[in-house]
Amino acid sequence: MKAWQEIQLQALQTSDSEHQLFQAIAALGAELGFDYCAYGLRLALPLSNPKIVKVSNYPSAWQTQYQAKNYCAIDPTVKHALRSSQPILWTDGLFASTAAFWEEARSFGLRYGWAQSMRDVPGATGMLTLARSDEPLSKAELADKAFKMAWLTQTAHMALSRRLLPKLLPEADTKLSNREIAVLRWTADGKTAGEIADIMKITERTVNFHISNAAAKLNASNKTAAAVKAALLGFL
Amino acid sequence: MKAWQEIQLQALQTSDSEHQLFQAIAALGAELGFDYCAYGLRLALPLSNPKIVKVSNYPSAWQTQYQAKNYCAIDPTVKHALRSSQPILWTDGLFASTAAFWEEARSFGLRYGWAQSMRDVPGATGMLTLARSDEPLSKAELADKAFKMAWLTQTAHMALSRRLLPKLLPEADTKLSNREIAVLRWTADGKTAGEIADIMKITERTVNFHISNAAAKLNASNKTAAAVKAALLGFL
DNA sequence: CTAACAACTGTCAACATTGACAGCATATAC
DNA sequence: GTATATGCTGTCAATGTTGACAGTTGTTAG
Repeated sequence: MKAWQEIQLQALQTSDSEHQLFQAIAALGAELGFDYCAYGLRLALPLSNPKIVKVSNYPSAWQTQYQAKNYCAIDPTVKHALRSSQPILWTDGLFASTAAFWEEARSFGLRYGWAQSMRDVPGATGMLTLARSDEPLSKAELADKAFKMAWLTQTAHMALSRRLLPKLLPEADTKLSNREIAVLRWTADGKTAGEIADIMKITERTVNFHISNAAAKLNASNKTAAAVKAALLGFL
Repeated sequence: MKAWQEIQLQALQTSDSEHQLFQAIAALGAELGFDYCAYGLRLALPLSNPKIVKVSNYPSAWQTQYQAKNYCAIDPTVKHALRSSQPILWTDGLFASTAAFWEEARSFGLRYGWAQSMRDVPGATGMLTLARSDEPLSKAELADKAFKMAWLTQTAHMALSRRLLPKLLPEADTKLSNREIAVLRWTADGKTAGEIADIMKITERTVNFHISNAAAKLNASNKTAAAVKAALLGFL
């Protein structure tokens, strides 16, 4: 099983398309005994309409359905993943309030599953799901594989989010100057331009100058949006 | 090793003091072959002066030194942890620019170490360090233990941050109403009160009313601070 | 029933922000 | 030497925010 890790790690580091990367991760999932593997990445931004990308080897009819009916919005595993990094098992209890969705998933062979989420940059949550049709997931199997699944979640998220993030959110790649960062930090803590001017011993005019430069770089329409974006992207 | 997991998980779930929790985690670290274990939690808030808590079984003289000289600010492992969840090994290269710090740590027996970080709520980063005095960390050992260490990082962070967070940041426990959340979301995206009023078909006055209520709950001095805090605490 | 809460609305004055104009100093990279 | 980036400063008018006042309506839990 050491070979598993070594060989696949190479694939993760060398492959440059998301598709190849995902294949490598799905292969690791398969070795753990899961036919299906899905990775979803949700960026917090824009807050009023967060961006989501999904990659999976689910039956394509189910992928289509899931997308069309916007199941993302009701999927209890997604809901859980956004709140906690605790792994979660597909159980009847979990899907109690979304029976139709659960039935439909099962009809596509998605019966026994496990999922875990994780974050890197503050505003990006990744979720890895491993599933299969046949064998229920016993407690013993879970205990046995928990370590590897935790590792796989981390590895998958780090590898995939690194490629997907700049694509989805070009602002994630911009660089703020030191002054811009300092001014945004104080702004994010609720200081007015006047107060920041006193703190930093510069003119109020200069404070506003830095703020508006930062906002331009971040594609933010005002200083509130700039502060939130910078904070969620980990610039502060 | 299954016993390891089961027995200790119980400890993690039942013990209610951070101290007990940390003991359980340190015990798991010891079983992995590390004499020393340290957990640090950094809240992004307040942004201009982030809060940090440390728990460790390091020699107490070193803990005192580290605190007194504010080594947190220069420690390269901390710097790495804040940017990436990738595990990191203590190497000469890593400490190249902080030789004095590295020497001092080694003089306390902290010679071979490994660290990994992780986030849950967007604004909280936890870092687990495992270290020892004697045996260098070989590649083979790392490959062998990578899974368990990844799992331990996750487990430690989830258990410890859950207790530490509300203590450090009481706002993390408040509840915002649906309207407050909706208004803050649009605010965080850079909409003005007037625009939000149009979007939500309510008066500008009402928008400002919700914003100021939310700001009061979050202990924020204006809407920018409220939006940032709410975003970093995962309320949006 | 009643208390508590969420949601909603009004006015007005002080204060803060944004955007558009224009310019200078310093350091680093080619 | 020159381009580029960063940091700094100025003015002014339009627009937005905040705080302090005071009140209505509807829902929910005890």
